[in-house]
Amino acid sequence: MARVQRKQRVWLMKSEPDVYSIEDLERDGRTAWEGVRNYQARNFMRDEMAVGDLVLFYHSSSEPSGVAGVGRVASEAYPDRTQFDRKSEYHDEAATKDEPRWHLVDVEFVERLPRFVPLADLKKNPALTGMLVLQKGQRLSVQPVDGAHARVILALGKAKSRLH
DNA sequence: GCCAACGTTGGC
DNA sequence: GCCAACGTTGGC
Repeated sequence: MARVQRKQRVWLMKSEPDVYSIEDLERDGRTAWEGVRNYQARNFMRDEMAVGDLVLFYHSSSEPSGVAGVGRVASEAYPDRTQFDRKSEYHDEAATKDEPRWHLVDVEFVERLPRFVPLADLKKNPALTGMLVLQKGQRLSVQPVDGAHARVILALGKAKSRLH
């Protein structure tokens, strides 16, 4: 069966480094992106991500916040197991195995940025005007990033990874 | 710790 | 279907 050719997309995924940081991903190599409980963020993972898409790993609620590294989408979407786990803070009693409500993808480690790119630097860069993450009140934890914006950020962080 | 912005819930 | 109340996110 022929595969549909598909351009690599780029996503920004937020995580509080106290909870799960780029260092944790480096150690683990790969992780299930558990705990997303926002429909729009879920829809991006479930409906739009493809294996091989690039991920900008963003540290939120930290000092400073900003892009810390790069990952890659490593699986198709599948149900988030924590929704079924009564002991989990992410438990959702409305979710059933037959009708799971929350889906996730695996993300694998690519690299830590040699230079962390703080939010303040994103804000003051004219080439990044219009980025979702810079918009006031915007708090989606999974969001698409323009390829052009991603290239600028990777350059700011002096990443080895490249978009192709 | 504050609070603006936003998403969700539930009464009506 | 409206919308007030509430909970959460996340920068500052």
